[in-house]
Amino acid sequence: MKALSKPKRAATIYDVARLAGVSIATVSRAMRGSDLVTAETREKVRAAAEELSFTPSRLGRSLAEGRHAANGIVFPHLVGPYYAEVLLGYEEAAAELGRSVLILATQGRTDATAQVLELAGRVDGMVVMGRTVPDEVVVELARHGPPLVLLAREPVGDLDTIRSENAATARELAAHLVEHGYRRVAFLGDPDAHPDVADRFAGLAAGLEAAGVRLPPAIRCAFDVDAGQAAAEALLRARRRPEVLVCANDEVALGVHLAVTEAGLRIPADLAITGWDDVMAARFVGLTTARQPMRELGAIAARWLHDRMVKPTGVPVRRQVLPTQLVVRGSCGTHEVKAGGS
Amino acid sequence: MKALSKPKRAATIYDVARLAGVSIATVSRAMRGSDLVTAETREKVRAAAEELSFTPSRLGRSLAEGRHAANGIVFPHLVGPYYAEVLLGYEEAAAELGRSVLILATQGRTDATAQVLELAGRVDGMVVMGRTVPDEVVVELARHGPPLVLLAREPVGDLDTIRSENAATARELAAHLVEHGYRRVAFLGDPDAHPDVADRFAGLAAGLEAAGVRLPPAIRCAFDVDAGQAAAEALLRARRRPEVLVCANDEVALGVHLAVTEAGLRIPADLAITGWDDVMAARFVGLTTARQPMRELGAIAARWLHDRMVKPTGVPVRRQVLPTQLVVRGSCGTHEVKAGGS
DNA sequence: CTGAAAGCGCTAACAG
DNA sequence: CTGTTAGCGCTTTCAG
Repeated sequence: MKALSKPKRAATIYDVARLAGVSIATVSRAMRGSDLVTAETREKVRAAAEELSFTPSRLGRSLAEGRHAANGIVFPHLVGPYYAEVLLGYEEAAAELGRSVLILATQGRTDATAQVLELAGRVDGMVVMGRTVPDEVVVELARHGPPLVLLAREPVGDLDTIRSENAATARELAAHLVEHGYRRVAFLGDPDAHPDVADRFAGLAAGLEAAGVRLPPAIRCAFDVDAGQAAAEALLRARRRPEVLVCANDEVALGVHLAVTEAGLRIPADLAITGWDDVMAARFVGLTTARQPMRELGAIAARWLHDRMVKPTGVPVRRQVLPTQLVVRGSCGTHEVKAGGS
Repeated sequence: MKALSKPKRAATIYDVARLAGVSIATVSRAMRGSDLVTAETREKVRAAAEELSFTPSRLGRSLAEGRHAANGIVFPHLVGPYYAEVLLGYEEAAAELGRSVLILATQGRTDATAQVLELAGRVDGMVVMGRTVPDEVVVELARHGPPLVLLAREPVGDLDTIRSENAATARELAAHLVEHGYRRVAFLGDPDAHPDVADRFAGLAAGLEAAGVRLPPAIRCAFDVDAGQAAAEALLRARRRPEVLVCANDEVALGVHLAVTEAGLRIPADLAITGWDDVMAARFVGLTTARQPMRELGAIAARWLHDRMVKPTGVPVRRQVLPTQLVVRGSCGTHEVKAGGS
């Protein structure tokens, strides 16, 4: 528990210059390995810097260079594996490009816009996810802020946008469910809460309709296990329950799983369910779901952003929709041949 | 796809001052709601700022104020629910305190130290987790860098340190396993990789020893499902396998679960297992584990850090070990009364 | 209440 | 190769 004493004030480039007997310009050059400095001078400077344990001020440097060397990313929430994975991909790619990462979770805070604007002032570029801020703010940001990349949301203006596929896979899921013979299908989740969910709902409805099955309005529900569980409990008390419940994501589906199991019913016999995301728990409960490349979403966003920052102009608008893979397990019904799974 | 035109250069305080016909000092005051400005002047400034869509430069301001208004946090990795939860708690608390957060995952990168130092230059305070950087670096940082809080690692010097309990709960687990009648216990995970794991291993060993059971050396294994699965597959091929496998965390345990199940064996009959962290999947596979307050770890770290930044001196050294709760489910053996679980 | 001016710490011309 | 000198954009005395 030895005390760690602090010096009164951090050394500046002036202190080093004085101690080394050179000008601040030389110190600046030496510190950044410019080759316009003699080996001898460089060594003098190094020694002085060492002596004073000098670390260049990031603020001074950034102000002079006119750049932050940092990227931002705006999440709606941070709960659950989805965001963690996206962040992982983003951080990794950004770090490789030598940039620091600032993170913001709006969490439905009322001052989300202000926070995002604040973030915009701290970075050279940022990615904005889902429904974190209204479109107007995105437009405003695009006009006056640093380069932007949109992630998991509808494009706005001519901004680069990276998403993963939803509708087509949802149709595929619909077809699969119809093949199982289900006619009473319900969707659990809030399409208004997230663009991805809206697409899943729409795709499911379209797919079912193509088979002559009508999808009733979505049963609204938040994005977590508890919400799914509560919603399912209510549903199980109803007279006429659906045969299969398509959930907005895995966490909701897992909540349903809990409710069904605790009610002494079986999946898929009494109620079939499907999720979305293929989180770790999904494979363990045999949940039919869809796997999207979450890490890659983050990584691509980071790289695109980098391109925009390096060459703010000239790069054509980029839009990409990464493919999503349906993962069929046991929760949606019994299959002759055990498909997918690991 | 309307083009969003950018102005050549962002407006500065000088532009606003000129347009409003006042000095930059007045603009500065007006922008920050100082009461040394007439309502009339304030309005003139507001209008000019609006007109130019002026946003004060964070860099200029920070340099002048001598502070970043940002916090950092250093993670070893970002994979898995544990880090996501800690981050969640941290971000939330930091945001409430009006601070931006910078995140860094060292991921075993070779330049981890350099990255951490770089981060230190961008924040007014930061938390350092687990084995991200060597102790010397922590000491160096404590001496010359911004305020520090240590999270999930051994204390260093007189730095505030927040952790969760490991050893005592591991002893408790040991006692429970002994009660089940197990004598052949093995530990799967690398105690050298993380202070928490070292404590769990030590606690388990101590607890077993107290009951006259000897714990063999840990079976080293990385922290993820795949590593756990691979290790378990090897173990299952061995002549004489343990009765119970205590895993460093849930992900490793889930990997073991997979291996055991795929080998056609049953848990706990053929091999009992336990994990640590109580991740979402754990409850679904009935994994006996230990629950630690991950979000709270992050939140407390953020708050302590804030105290240090506000009052760099005078606050006594704080050390806290948050309690961990053993969650007994079915994977460690059969219980008369179904305990815990949700 | 408002303005002038001195920094904050560093980079980058521009001269030598 | 090295030093001088402007800034970068804002806050903050210090005068008025």
